[in-house]
Amino acid sequence: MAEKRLTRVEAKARTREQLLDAAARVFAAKGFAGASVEEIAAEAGFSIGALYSNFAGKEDLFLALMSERAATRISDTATTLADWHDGAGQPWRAFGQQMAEVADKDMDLAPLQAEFWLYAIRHPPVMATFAENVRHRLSDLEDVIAVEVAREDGDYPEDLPARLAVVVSALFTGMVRQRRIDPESAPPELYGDALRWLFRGAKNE
Amino acid sequence: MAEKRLTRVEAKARTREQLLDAAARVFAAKGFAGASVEEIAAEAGFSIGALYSNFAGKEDLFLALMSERAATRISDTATTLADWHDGAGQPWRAFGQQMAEVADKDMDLAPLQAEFWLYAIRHPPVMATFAENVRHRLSDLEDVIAVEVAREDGDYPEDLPARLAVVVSALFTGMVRQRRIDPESAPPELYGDALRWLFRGAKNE
DNA sequence: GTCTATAAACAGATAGAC
DNA sequence: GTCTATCTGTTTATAGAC
Repeated sequence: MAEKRLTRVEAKARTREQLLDAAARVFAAKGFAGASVEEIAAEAGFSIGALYSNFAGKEDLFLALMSERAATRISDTATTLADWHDGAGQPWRAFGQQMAEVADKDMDLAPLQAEFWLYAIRHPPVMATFAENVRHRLSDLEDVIAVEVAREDGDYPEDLPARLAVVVSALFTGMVRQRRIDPESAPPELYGDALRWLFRGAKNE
Repeated sequence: MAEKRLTRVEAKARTREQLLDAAARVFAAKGFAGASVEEIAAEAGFSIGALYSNFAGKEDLFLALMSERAATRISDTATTLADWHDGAGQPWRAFGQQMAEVADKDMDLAPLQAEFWLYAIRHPPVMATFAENVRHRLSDLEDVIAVEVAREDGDYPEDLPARLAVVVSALFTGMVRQRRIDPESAPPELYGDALRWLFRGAKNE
């Protein structure tokens, strides 16, 4: 791959991104309070000075990570969702499998989001923007669910997709958590089975 | 209430309990790495010395809290579960309501358990005992679910209650999390509705 | 823009008094 | 058994060199 000559602003932007990558890894591994700016800078291959030249401090770096990267992951997930129900036979099974695979592939994501959640609980003003992020993700999920629900069941309460989106999201979060505690108790098929039960049970009630 | 004269060992045990209570509050509020032993001791009304006389250090205090208090909460929950399905009309609704109420009542519990989970992920040997705790809770839940499933449906796969227990537990954890982000999106009724969908959908499949 | 060196504050843990 | 005083290492953040 050809190395490109970078302008001054591009170089700085690249440093910033590398620091954010490193921060994601270190915050996931050590937590917000447990991570040190020195370790993050070193993980990125820079010194403390470079970090402070790009961010106001540890808190600013963490918050930048929360708003910039959490959002990215979320739209990835949304794309995955949109793809899924092409499969003819067992849509839930395939969907559940994908959910589990995504979680297994990026092992940093769940601890990092737990850190975000804890930080937001402890800093109420931050929770407002965090909640807005989550509402966006739930809205994407709701759209996908609305299509699926309408497909099999012409008549349903108008708020059912929104409510199902919350439940599916909560279920997914909890399953990922449980899979880290005891993988055998939360096999990939169980994700799909749970979804199938949920949608079957919500139908025509 | 009459003050009782305490023996030496009773006094020490009392100090220990007060330190554990304080630790639960401070660890929930600040996290493991963010909390200081000085603040925990002060919150309990003691000095640093008293803390070190009862625990080997911050880590030991945290682990004691994890094994002693997490277990207590769990058996409380199990008792709550056992009570629930006496109500004739809407068992799921009542159960969901109770789940939400318990979570709302003790606001420290969810952040503290998140701290335990993160700590266990970062200290694999600890995860083994944490997982054992969780398996116990799931086993209790499974027993309750098995009774309920058998009530309506004579013939079901033998592993269904165990699988449902994992799903219900994951759902509950995720809903509590979501309720802290955006309470309106996770009203108490939704807990019960989700359970009803789940059990309806798992029936006779 | 990034690096090195350093300042200033703080934390976990210990020692000895009571 | 608990408290006060202190030691030691680490942390965030800054200042000035390049």
